[in-house]
Formats: sequence, structure tokens, C-alpha cells
Amino acid sequence: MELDDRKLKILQAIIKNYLETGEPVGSRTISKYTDLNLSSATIRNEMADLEELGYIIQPHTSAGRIPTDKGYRLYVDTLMQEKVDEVNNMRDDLLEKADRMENLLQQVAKMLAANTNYATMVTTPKYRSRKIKFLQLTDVDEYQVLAVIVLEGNIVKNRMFRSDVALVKEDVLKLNLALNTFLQGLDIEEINIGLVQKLKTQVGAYQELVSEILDAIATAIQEEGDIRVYTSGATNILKYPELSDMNKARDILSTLENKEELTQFVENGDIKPDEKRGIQVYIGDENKVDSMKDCSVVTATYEIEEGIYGKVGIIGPKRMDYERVVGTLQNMMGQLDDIFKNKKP
Amino acid sequence: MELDDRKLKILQAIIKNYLETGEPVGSRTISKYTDLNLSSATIRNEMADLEELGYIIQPHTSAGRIPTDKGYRLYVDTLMQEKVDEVNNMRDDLLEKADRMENLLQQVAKMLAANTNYATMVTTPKYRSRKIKFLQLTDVDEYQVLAVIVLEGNIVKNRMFRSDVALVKEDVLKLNLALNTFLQGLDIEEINIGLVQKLKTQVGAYQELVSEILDAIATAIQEEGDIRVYTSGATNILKYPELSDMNKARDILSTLENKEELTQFVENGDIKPDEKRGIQVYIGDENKVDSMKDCSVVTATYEIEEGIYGKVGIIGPKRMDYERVVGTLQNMMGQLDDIFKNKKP
DNA sequence: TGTTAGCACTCCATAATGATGAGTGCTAAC
DNA sequence: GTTAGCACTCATCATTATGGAGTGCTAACA
Repeated sequence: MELDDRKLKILQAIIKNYLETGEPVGSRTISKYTDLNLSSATIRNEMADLEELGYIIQPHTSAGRIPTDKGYRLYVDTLMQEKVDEVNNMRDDLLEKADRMENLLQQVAKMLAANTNYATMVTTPKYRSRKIKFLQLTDVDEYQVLAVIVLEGNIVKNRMFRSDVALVKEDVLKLNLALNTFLQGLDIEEINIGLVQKLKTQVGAYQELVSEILDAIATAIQEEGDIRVYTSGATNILKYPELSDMNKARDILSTLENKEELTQFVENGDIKPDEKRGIQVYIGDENKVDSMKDCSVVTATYEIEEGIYGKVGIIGPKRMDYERVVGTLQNMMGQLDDIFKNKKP
Repeated sequence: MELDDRKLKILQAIIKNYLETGEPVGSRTISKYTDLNLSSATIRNEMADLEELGYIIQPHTSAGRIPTDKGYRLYVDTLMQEKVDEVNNMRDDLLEKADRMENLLQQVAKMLAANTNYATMVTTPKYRSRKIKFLQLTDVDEYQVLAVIVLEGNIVKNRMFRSDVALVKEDVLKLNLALNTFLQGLDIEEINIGLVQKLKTQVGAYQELVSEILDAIATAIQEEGDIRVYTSGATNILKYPELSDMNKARDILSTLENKEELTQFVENGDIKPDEKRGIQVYIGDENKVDSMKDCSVVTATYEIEEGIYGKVGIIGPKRMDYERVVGTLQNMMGQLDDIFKNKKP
């Protein structure tokens, strides 16, 4: 049996209707609301075929049909027409509140959640290597010193340290110089014990302080390598009855709260930010995260600079409005491109 | 009618039982599980009295009784015996992960949620005034400059700026000096237009940059004045059937997600961190936040240094295990005291 | 006077029953 | 190939019965 044009049209109609209502859709509905001019009986025959082909399924005998994962897949791959997103200038709103990367991303999550009525996630970009650009020690008072660590890509970290011995201004300057000569341009792996020893011989009374600082640098770099995830609109999940079942809801919400599992969507090797801005759709069982098996997740990839990517994700029921979501995401990716190209924040 | 000793004992028994089961409790249960040696009939008479006094209520005729808000209130005020918290050394776990304030507080929220099975919130401390201790400009490359702003209390903020004109190293140093002489020790209100103009006359070509920096300082101080709220264990709410009703759950969870309303618990004037470490209990309608009218919230106050407070809160059903929660909170406040006194992080 | 046993009564929860209606598959006719 | 018609299935909803938990009241008892 083949998927002829008519079958496709019927399938499309079924899915579209189901996306709207969430109820199984029957033959009479299709017969009335399409321009095919076919009786419900004919539609029934076609629907039987579509069921045999695995695109739709009956939740029980004598109920209408609902799409299977395979049906949804066909739909997002070939059948749907993307909607152009009407919310087109989010950019200004975005910039207004977002003075820093962290806030920007949180804001992106929030706006997407508000616009789509689904749950959203945004990951921080994943860097490949983190080298030390420079660091700077400043004495804050007699016993405290502030270390500002600047990593390649202008990531800035700061730590406050307390010294057991009183600090001498000139010594801090010297220490600063020594640390910079030794560490500038180094990656974390390159800071080995030999180097540390060598450095320590040069710093006299401040050995303790130096180890603390080195530790801090290590964790700072480490920390920046970690991907953080911001979420928003988690409670939107409860708007969809098929997910509001106590157990499902709890699972999904706690995944969103704990975030660790969400990074799985980033780790997916197949980033291709070229075509369609790297938008990918994971339907039901296609999700690797267990709690999401009843959801669909749409992810998009944003690029901060050459080779440095982060992901944006929308999490909703399988019957989510794919067209709108994809449109909104494409739009948002455009806005982000603008922002990062102009490097305003 | 008076609340005699026997009535108190019965009330206590009713509440205790209800805290455990969440089911209305009947006269026979009390008759069996207390050492009062009274028949169910006698208990019934007493219960009728207690109902008349407003401490308990019947959800419907011929059901057992459940405590009213007034009943709970009496219970937490006089009847309960605090449990000593068995989880007594959280301190080490806490320090391990918490290299910075932000992480520490997040971690506190997490641990409390794990220990209590309720939702938790932790607010950042509220400072009264924020003065500039010093700031430091560093040229990162030809067009970019990093400003590190250190506020009183060693709050460190950093911003990156881009200049339109190429930067000269000596100019940056001069700028640094000028900014510091003008701004050191100033509060945000003290940075007025007159001062800004005066400053601008001194900086030659960098007027643009200076306004940007001043803006950044203003928002940085502002930002630090804002109270942020960390939450954890929001999904624990769904473990309690009386809160799992779709609408209630959505309301509570979105309050937890959006956080704004939660700061109301901080704004409460009556902070008295002395007795009992400032633990306060808000039962049902005593909560100002609408979505929490079916919950109880227990808050505690931690003190970072003289006069600088933050709050920790536990949010659960009205039948929460008050004894345990209060115990756990007291313990946690102790741990935090330790940490802040020793100023490790 | 306080306590208790006994009994009628109330009301929730649960299961069983039946009616309704949406939707199907199949067959026969167009 | 398409359609009308019909018997059939099954979820949903309202209705009804049944059991049990718990009460309030009364009368008897210590």
C-alpha cells in the first residue's frame, strides 16, 4: 500500500485537528472540515489504511484516531507549513533587561515561555577550551586580596581571598606579575605540579595564598566549562491534560527543576546550525530523557561566535503547535544572531 | 467553656494524627491511641466542645475532625515539642560545594528540600546601603576595558566595556584614578548630575565610556539591593494530595517559579532573630500571598553580619510536620552562623 | 456529675447498572 | 471507486444500591 496524495491530506487534517483539540478525531469531522468532498465512509476506509501504515492509532475500538509518533514525525518533516512568527521584535525587550549573558539567557527562556505557553530551557554556550587571558590581584584591605580572572572570550570571574599574614602592597604587585608570567595563555590542563612548584619558590611568604588562588582558577575554569541550564514556564506543562497526570507531571517538572538531564539535548552530536538554524524536533520516544517520553522537545542552536554554541529548547505535549514553535524559535535565533553580531551586551 | 487539660490533650492527639495521615480523625481512633483511657463516646463529647471553640472542624457531617487554622496555631504556639534534628552535620556538605554566596544559598535550599520533603526558598540578604569601596579599570585589549566594582561588604561586580576610540594604556590608568577619587565611598544617591559633569570635564576623549561605566555602577548597586530568591524542591508540593489539585498546584508552583511574591516574607517587619533564631510560622490564611492560602510557610532568619539578614523558608501543606521543620531550620541556622562567623566562603 | 454502651442516622466512597452517543467496520448498492 | 445504511463497540455520564466510618443523642451506670 502506498501513501498517495489523498492519504497525506487526510493525515494532515487529522493531525492538525488533533493538535488543536487534543481529542481523538473521527471520520465525520474530517469529511466535514476538509475540501476533499468525500463522505465519512470513504474517509473511514482511508483511515483504516493509515492505521495499518502506522501513522495513526485508535486509543480504543470505536474511538476516533490520534497520531502516532511516526505520524507526528512525518508531519513535522514534510507536512507542516511553518508559521511566520508574528511576535517579531523581541530584540528590544530582550536587550532592555539583559545587561549580562546570564540575564540575557534567562530572559530568552522567559519570553519564549510567555509566547508559546510551553516550558522552555536555554543552555549556556559550550566552550571547547578555556585559556587564561590574564589575571589581576588587588589588595582590598590589609588581609584580603581580590583576584579577577579573565578567560579567553572575556569571561570574567572573581574571588576574594584572605591571607594569614598581613599583605604588603608591593608584594601583591610582584605576586600579580609572577602569576601572570606563569599562567598567561595556559589552559587548565597545562597547570601541572611542576609549574606550581616553580611558582611557589618565587613567592616567599605567600605560598598558602598562591595555592588557594590556583585552586580557585582551576575551579573557575571548570565551572565555566560546565553547561548551565535556565528554564522558564515549567508550570505551563500543567495546562495540558495529557501531561497533568500526577506522576507524569511530577517527573517532567522535577527534570526541569534539576536540569542535569536537560544537558543531554546539547550533547547530541548532530549540530548543524546552517539549515533552518539547527532546529531539531524530538517526538515522544525519540527523547533520551525518560520523563520526556510523553513530550515533544524542539531545540534550536544559537551561535555566540565561531564554534561556540548553546541550545534553546521548547518542551510541550506531543500535540504541540510545531509550526508556531518552529517559527518562534527561528525568529528568536535571528534576534540572538543580531545581538551577538553587534556584541551589544 | 474552658480549654482544660484533657481537651488540650485530645486536640493535640487529633492534630498529631492528622499531620501523619491527612485523613479526618474520628473519636474511636483517639480513644484507642491515647493513654487517656476514655471511651469514644466521651471523646465525642469533648470533640463537640473543641469544635464549638473553633479548633477543629468537620469537613461534613459524620466525618472525623480536622484542625482549623486556629487549631494549628495553638499547636505550634504551645502544644508541639520540637524535635531535635537528627541531620546534624550538614555543614561540611554545605561548604564542599559552596565556593560562593550564591552557590551556598542555592545549596541550602536544596539540602532543606531533600531533608524535609517540602518546597524551600532562600533569599539573598538585604543590605541597607551600598557604598563604593573602590573600582578598577583594566584594559583588556585595544578597544575593551574591564571594570571591576567592589562595594562595601566585598561585593564584587564586573562589566566589560567597548570603547569607540582606541585606548591608551596611560589614559586608562588616569581614568581609573579619576573615577576612584570621585566615587570612592559614595552611595548611589550621591552620584548626581553635578558630579557626573565635573567628572566628565576631566576625562577628555572618554566621555562616552565614562557615562557607560557610571550607568553600569548604578545598575550594579541597584542589582545588589534587589533581593533574589532561590528555590528548591518545588515538585515536592505534588506529593501532598490536598495540594495536588491542578489549580492549586499550578498557582503554588508558579509562585515558586516567579519568585517575586516570595519576597513578601522578607518584607515582614517583625524580624527578631534573637529568640528561636527568628523562626516564624504562617498558617493558611495568615499568608499574604494568595496562592499560599492552603499552605503553611515556616521562615527563619539568618544573619550574615550585624544588621544584614536573609530568610529561609519552608513551604508545605498545612499539615506539615512543624516539629521537624522547626528543628531542621534551627539546626540549619546554626550551621549558617558557624559558616558566617568563620567567614570561610 | 461524669462516663459509657447502644442505637439510629448521616454521608462519603465504591461498585454496579443502564442509557447515550460517538465512531467504527462491513456490506450492498450506486 | 464511492457512498448509504446498519449492527456493533466502547467510553462517558448519571443513577442507584451497598457498606462502612463516624456522629449525636439517650438512657443507664458508677
